[in-house]
Amino acid sequence: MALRYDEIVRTGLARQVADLIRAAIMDGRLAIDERLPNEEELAHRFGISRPTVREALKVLAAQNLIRSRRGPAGGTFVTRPDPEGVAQAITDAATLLVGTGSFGREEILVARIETETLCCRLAAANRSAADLERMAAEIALQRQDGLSDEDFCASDVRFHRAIVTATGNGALRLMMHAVIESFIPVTNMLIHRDNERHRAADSHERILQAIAERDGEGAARLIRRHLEGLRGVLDSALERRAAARPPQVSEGEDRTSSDIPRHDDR
Amino acid sequence: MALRYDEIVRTGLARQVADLIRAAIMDGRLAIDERLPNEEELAHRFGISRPTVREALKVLAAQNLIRSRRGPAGGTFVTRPDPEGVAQAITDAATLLVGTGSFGREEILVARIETETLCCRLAAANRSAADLERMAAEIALQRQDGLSDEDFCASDVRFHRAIVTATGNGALRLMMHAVIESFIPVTNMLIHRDNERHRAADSHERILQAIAERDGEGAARLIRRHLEGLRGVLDSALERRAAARPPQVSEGEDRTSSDIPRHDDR
DNA sequence: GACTCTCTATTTGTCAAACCTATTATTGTT
DNA sequence: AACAATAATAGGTTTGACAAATAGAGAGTC
Repeated sequence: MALRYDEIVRTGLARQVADLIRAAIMDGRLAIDERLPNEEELAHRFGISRPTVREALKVLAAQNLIRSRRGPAGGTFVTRPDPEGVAQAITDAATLLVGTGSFGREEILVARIETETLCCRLAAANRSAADLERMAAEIALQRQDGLSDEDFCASDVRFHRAIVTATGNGALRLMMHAVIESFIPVTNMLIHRDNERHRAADSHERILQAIAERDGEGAARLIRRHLEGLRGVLDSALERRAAARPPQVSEGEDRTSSDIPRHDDR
Repeated sequence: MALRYDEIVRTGLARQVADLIRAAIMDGRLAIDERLPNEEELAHRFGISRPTVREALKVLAAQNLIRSRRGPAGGTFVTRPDPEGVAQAITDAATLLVGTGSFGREEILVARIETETLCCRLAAANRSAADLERMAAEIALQRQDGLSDEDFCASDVRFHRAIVTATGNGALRLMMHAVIESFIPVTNMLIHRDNERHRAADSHERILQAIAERDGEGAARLIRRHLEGLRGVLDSALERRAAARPPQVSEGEDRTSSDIPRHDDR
């Protein structure tokens, strides 16, 4: 008999338990909204302690696979995965990637241009009246004076999201969520200083018009031009910025003392 | 002085701690590869106990934000987010959504058609010789006789992934990962019964040819036809299936006893 | 002197047993 | 019948301890 030397497990118990339960959920052995045994029972069944079970459950809860409630009739339940939550998680992850500079500006810009162009075509074909209203409302907001940079950027995000929603395709929307939420801020942070805003709002207006008229090709052409216009502005803005302040390393002030918030000492 | 009545916190301590640390990582107050204080120290600083700190850290570890090592020079470190890991997480989440029927067949199919068409155009423009080789290798594999359904499907996935990779756009690749990995299996499970395979391989061959010749429009047209052909096959397959076995509710056998694997009782 | 081995200190991983707190079903009272 | 007190349940947290892994220092050997 061949003795296998790879049987011993080096991963943590909590990790293993989490993986087991996740697998059970993923392939349907645990149905949606099904109640898992309580923590003590789980600990006993797996032959581990309750804190370890809890670590495992926390991991799964962090991935939105389960939820817990206290009290009788409480317990741990398998959650129905909702597109919104998943989209949010994807966005967070993508934002982090973008933040660390995993992608180049050009990559992000090309991805935006191509995917949003596509969405415009589909949106023109499938948009509802409500979609048009939502987009028009954002444009009106963007035309207001005295809007803060953050508010303008947020409205911009919502406008582009509205286009995606107007495609009427949930699967596409899930993917695009990440693009819109995490790619736009990067491209927009430096832009819209002052009167770039009006040009952006005008572009949005024309795009809306084309989508309203069910002119998919026109809308696609317009948003492509809109985003490619961004590229020029972005490049020059970055150059200006680089010239203005030479490479600096963020001068960590009192980092070690303030990086973790301090509670009272009980 | 206005007393605020919404100050009391109803969320768990572990959750709060996780959120605080995540926020610190996200906006850069905790640098990549920086070492956090050890668990005891964290517990003391936050004014909570170590198991609670550990639950919080597990949550963050589940999101690939931190990693932990034992021993001296060990501890908890902020991880550099890697696109591969994020892509995998996105894929898992998307797979779950698809599995629960959150999206319709038509939605998924349209999303695939549109996004992959786009990728073909970009791939034709940017593909390298290595990309072409990878695609050719998969086609050769798909032409082999005696390939299992799983193996054929896996090769199909790799082929479509190769197209995405050939775009040379990492950001786009991240998004498409979810589409390819989680949308393809759904559309393919029922297909490729017997000799559909040859038609698929032929389609792949023509697409490769077009991409090799830098004919973006041609490649786009071909993959669109390829995927739209799938729609017909899929619809008829599903109808056949529905007719063959009437609505059944999966006859849970001994679910309650086997849903959670049982360890020995120590 | 250079190398290898062992030992130790540090840090995460796991455990046990208790207590706290939120939630709900039940019971009792009006 | 409606409402309020109460008990039971199950997750949330704490305390304190021990186990396991590992980097690095120090002892021993060639």
